[in-house]
Amino acid sequence: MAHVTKSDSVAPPLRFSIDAQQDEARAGLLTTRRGVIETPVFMPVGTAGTVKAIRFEELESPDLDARIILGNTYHLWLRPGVETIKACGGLHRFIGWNRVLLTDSGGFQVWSLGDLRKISEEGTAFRSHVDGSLQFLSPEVSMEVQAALGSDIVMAFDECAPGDASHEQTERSVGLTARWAKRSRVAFDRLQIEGADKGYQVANGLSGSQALFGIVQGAGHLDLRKSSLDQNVAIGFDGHAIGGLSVGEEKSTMFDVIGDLAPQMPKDQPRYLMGVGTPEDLLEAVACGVDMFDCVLPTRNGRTGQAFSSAGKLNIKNARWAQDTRPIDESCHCLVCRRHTRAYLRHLYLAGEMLASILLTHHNLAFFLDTMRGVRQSIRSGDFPKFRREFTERLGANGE
RNA sequence: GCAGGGGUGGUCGAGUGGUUAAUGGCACCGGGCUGUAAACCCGGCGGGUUCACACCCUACGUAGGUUCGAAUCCUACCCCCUGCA
Repeated sequence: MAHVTKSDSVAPPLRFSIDAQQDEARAGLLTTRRGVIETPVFMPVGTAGTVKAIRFEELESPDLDARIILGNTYHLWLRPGVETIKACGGLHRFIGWNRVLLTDSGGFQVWSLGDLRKISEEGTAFRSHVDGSLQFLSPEVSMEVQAALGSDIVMAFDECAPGDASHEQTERSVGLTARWAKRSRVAFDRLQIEGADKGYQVANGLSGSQALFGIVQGAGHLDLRKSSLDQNVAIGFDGHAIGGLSVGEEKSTMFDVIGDLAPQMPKDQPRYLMGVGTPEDLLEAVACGVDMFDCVLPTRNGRTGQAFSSAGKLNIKNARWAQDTRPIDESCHCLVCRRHTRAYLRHLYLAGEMLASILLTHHNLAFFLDTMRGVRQSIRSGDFPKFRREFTERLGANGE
């Protein structure tokens, strides 16, 4: 008798439950085939198969305890290429990370690569930033690559309109994104049936297949945002992302969109705000009901000399820290703050030592992840507004 | 001692009569960074006054000189490098 029962075949790729809610803010559990993630969650960005300047052991360590990280379709597709990653057993095995992976679709590169790309209905032609060769990425290609990568959460291939896009321009872009979303869904489902997913793993009572998230676009136009959301909900996804923010628009526009859109998104599915943001941004978005975040700020800024702290941002390059024996953040318990002074970190940075990047990245990630721990705890205990208020008040302290 | 080369702003190094406060690099100082073309990018960098436009000082080893004008030419001196004694 066939082993696959009806209940097996309808087992979902993901499960999401909300354990606590305070106003719009939610604390929940996202169960994936590779692990359980407490939300709201911050996901460090690991574009090219590495969260830059930090080892996987440290990401897994109690000091950071990152449950999920990102990878990028566009970058990994260009280098090392799909064949290599397939041959090495998928992205998890290739990079040596057994926890949850989410891959971005390459859609963001459609926007960020500017002159190096050309968009058509079919997809996007890219001039590779690696070797200048012409490459073509489409919803189908993106889904194929992400299946080969075997990430646990796959993002639909979208097009991000510029932050200040007009209504007409945005409407076109949202239309294209919707058609690409549908094609992503179709290609994704076919690939799952074909077994193309290199990360397939049955666990936690789930189907074992990848999950697919749709992306809402629409720039700063609330009506188009809503229409984009409706179209994605109609197509059906395992989670919904808000894309196209923090791409040059006013911050007030960003929060108008989040505040309006997030509460309208399906309540029983994870809501993911892509590419955001600063610690303050995260708290505000959580207050609007967002569950997942990713951002390059902690890692990139770590490499460029900026440390985040509970007392505000701190530029480690500044001469004022030359002989300062305090840690970056006096109320941080991360390994870097327990061991090293601002004076030493500044010295490392000015000397061009790679350890500066490593230590600042570690601290920044610790700060972001720890902040989210505090957020989750405060939502569960019903103290989120207080947590947020106190957190925000302390951020001014460095502005001496 | 003789011959040759050379002494430029924190540093290395361009510049050999006319927008030269003096190209560049580095160092230094400051800023930026939001689904990573990013261990990157941008700005400042002799001193003083000014919100600013602007103005005034001081500067190319030292001291003189030539010239309308000198980092650039001449003289003397000091110092460094190379070769020969």
